[in-house]
Amino acid sequence: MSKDYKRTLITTALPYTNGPVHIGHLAGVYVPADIYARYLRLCGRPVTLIGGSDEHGVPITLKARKEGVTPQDIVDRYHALIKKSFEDLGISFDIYSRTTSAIHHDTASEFFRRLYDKGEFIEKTSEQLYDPEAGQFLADRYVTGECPHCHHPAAYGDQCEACGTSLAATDLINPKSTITGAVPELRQTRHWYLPLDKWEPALREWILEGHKEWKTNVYGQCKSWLDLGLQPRAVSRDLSWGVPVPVEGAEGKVLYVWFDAPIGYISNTKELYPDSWETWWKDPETRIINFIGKDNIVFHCIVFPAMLMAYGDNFQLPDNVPANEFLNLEGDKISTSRNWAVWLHEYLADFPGKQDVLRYVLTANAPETKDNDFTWRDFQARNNNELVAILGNFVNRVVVLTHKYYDGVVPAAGEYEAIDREAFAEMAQLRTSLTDNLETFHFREALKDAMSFARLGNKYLQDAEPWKVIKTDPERVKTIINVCAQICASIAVAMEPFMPFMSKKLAAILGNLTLDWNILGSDSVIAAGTVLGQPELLFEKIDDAAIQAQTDRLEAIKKQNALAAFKPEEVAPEVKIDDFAKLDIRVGTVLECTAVPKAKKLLQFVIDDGTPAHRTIVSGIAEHYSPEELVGRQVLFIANLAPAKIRGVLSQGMILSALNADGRLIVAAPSAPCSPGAQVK
RNA sequence: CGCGGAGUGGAGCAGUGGUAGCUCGUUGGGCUCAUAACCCAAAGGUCGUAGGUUCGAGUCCUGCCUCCGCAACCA
Repeated sequence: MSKDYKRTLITTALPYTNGPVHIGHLAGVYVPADIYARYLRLCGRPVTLIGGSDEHGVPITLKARKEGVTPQDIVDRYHALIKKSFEDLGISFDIYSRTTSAIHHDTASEFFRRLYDKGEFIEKTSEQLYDPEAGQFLADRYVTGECPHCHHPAAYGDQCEACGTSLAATDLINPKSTITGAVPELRQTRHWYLPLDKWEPALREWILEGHKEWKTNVYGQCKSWLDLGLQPRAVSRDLSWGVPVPVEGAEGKVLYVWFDAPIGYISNTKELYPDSWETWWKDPETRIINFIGKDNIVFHCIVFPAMLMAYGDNFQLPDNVPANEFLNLEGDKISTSRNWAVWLHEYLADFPGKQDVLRYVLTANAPETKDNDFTWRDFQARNNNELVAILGNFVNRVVVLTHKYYDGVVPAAGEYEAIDREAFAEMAQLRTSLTDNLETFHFREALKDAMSFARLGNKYLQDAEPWKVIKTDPERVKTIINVCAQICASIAVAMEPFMPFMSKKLAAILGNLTLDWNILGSDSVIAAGTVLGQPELLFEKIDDAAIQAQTDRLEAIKKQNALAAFKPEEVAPEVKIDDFAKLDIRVGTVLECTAVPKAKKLLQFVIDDGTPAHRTIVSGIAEHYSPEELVGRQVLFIANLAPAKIRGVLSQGMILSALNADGRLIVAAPSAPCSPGAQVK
């Protein structure tokens, strides 16, 4: 930190191209990285922001197989979608490339080959399960079978979820491939391993001694790994999709994705700067920052640095790895496979022109120290109560006043009074705090500081009361409006990293203001005499209907997931026919149905059971049926159940319902009308 | 006992030994330039839980509970 770097290389975790990008990716990696890059640019410091798609690995081949297309089709589709949606959100990548590019294949091959030639790898032959139908070796997770310990029938190759034991896939009884269902066979295979243990002392020194300033989650996880002792890790896989292992006799083997993907940062830099890329990786005066999510900490802090050390040739290690925690959605964790996400491309379509709102909400609620929750209500509240009410409204007040009093020309300031000097003093403090927070990756706090310019502006305007002063001291109002214009101009600068679209619009209103961090908060950000554009709303309210549409969509997905995940309960222990015969099940017709007072779940029925007396039954289905809709319908009930008092009502029997996968109770009924009292046999 | 992170007013988050803070929401008042926006004030917390260390604990130590991640190719 104290070191004076000449340039900053920022990398962002490469999104895996088996699906679109969602708000979790954005909040964790891309929005903070973009904020940081934009801030450095505003300061006039050289910076490169690197991004790209991670396009290799088993899941992509499986998805391709499932859809009957090639892996290339899959990655082409998602790479295009992801790249476009990043652009539309204003993520200012200097390059967004892909690991299927020729330059990456060359770079990754060369990287491997050099380590191979230097003797940095260990070669090991092992036995692995092979799926003869799919024609590929199986990762442990893709094998199921019976657990050798608890004999649970559906243990995974790596762990039995029933008893929690860690397993080796080869221990499973009756193993099956989850890809094709085939019985896997054991085959010998040879792979290369990077001995991480060799680099342990160097990593220990570098992280534990040299980077105590890293975030606690990052530092803690690294320390734990180092203390446990590092093991060699395989860097190759038996697979056809990926970067081929560039060694004679390694046909059918590719680089393991975690080895290949981080090299993508290097390849993409190379693609961007064919001549000068080495300056960005090998000059000690380059500062490298890796933005990632918490699941990637080990790869970026242990494995990739070990690779770079093994390679040598002055490759610089990252100076910081600001990893964020995860963002949840409406209380549940985001999941691509369960479609539980807000997809960026869908958001952009549903909320056109509102990129900054999403950027704002994701930053204000960024999971910097712990997992956080995204809710649509919060999204709406932050837009309406903060962006519209505080920021947009302040700017609008100032622009309207300037037009009203001075035909839109920013007046020159006269002598400053105490209130004016205080405003500038506060802005100077805000600027310091904001800059500090940005430098230390505290973007949530930083955004709060940036918003405080608008808060300060509202308060200043309220206290200065130009609409009153104009009647008594018109000269003084010129100074007030000038100060307000300065505050607006500072907002345009301070907010640019967070909300570039708004900032651009605001700068245009302010007479095409040039944004420069160095004059942020001063009394000369905007020159007197500048002609302002027409007042234009920077943000507009988001109404309940738009939010409702989103929550309805999520609700529908949740139901769908519950249905898809449904597994019937295990069948109860066997009974004899006599046991069944003890139950007297009958058909009845609902004559009356009312809600039981003060009970949420209970409905009270009067049932025609074929006897003149009829019978009263209480049933816990009020959350699934309204009383009216059941009147006149036939139901099945247990007629000889011992009567019981429920909420003060004597219930003479029990109405039978099916418990559906989505949690609904569905009343059972005969398939055609029956006489009340008919027995069910 | 696998490892790491997290649990703080109604909601979302700061706070790592010294008077519990911020934003939003709520309530009351004020203003009227402004998108019913803005400003002021108030209410609201036994800081997951049980012990311990200390003159003093949200903060340090130990046990337990809950959530998340890694190990195990979703940030």
